[in-house]
Amino acid sequence: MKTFKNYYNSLIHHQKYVAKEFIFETTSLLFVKISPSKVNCYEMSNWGLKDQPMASLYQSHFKLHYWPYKQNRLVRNYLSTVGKFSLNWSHGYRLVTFANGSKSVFFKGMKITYTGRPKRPYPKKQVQESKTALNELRERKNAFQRLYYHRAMAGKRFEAAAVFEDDNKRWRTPKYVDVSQLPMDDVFKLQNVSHRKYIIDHYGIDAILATLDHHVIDSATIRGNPYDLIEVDIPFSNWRDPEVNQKGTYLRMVNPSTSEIHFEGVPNYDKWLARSREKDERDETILSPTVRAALAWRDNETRYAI
DNA sequence: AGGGAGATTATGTACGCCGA
DNA sequence: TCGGCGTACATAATCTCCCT
Repeated sequence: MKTFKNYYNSLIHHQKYVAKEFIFETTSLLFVKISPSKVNCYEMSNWGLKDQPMASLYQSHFKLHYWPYKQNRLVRNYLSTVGKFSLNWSHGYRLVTFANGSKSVFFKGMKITYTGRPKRPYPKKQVQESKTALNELRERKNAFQRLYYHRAMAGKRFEAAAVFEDDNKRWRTPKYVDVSQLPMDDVFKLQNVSHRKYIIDHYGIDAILATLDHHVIDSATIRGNPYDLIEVDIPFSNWRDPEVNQKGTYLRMVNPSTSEIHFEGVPNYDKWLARSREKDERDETILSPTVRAALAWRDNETRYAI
């Protein structure tokens, strides 16, 4: 397999104008000399030649003009072997990983050396974009690590507070749990739902939610029963900005027969999703920030019918 | 149209650093 | 000295999309 530099040299230094690299029976790259010192590289398939070059080759580097069509694996494999850099998506970012391990977001016309390193300087805008993207990915990872840490610690506290029936069983059910040993907010840290339930039963969901910042968005009385729609700041969420806690919307209601207070989680109100015409997007939100809309969502309706 | 390989994401372990 | 955190490295789960 010849490298970009091989093709560049063979065309520039000889009386040749075109060369073809065969990648797969339906895919090739066509190298065309368009000036005494510049070679364009086009993607070629059964459907013909792309009208825009994928890359332009120069003496010391090449420019990458677009993110290979449909993340074309064969082309990307070729680029990673021959170009010594790789292209990959991560959480919505198009990232280029260079031979020296550094990364940058992709941008049209980025210069890369034949050894697979960035030919700097890159435009300030893209440098900043890369910084932001890489930082977000790092923080996302760190947030998950914090989650695992606190989850494990809460798990240990639970184990210590619990007395188990039979330690040989794969699924151990606690015989007794001294919940008073457990801090209330472990309810947000324990992964096991049935373990969380001990804390909820002990403290009561009302008391737990009362410790959190929350406010009533809407109230309504339906058939004599009072309902509140409340928005709660969820702690320990792995939201990007620790100053901005994630919100959770709950319907608070009173069970008419037992007069127990009951909470039911509903999706947060999202204006944009609510306007969507796609059903599954509309399912991700309540259609308005009201008790009735929340009840309608629960009943899988668009309007609440008593 | 479906299978499956490769790509991406989720989940985790190990370990060292840092400040109280 | 230790709780808490960040990073590197590893593996499992899930998704995408190419190719037959």
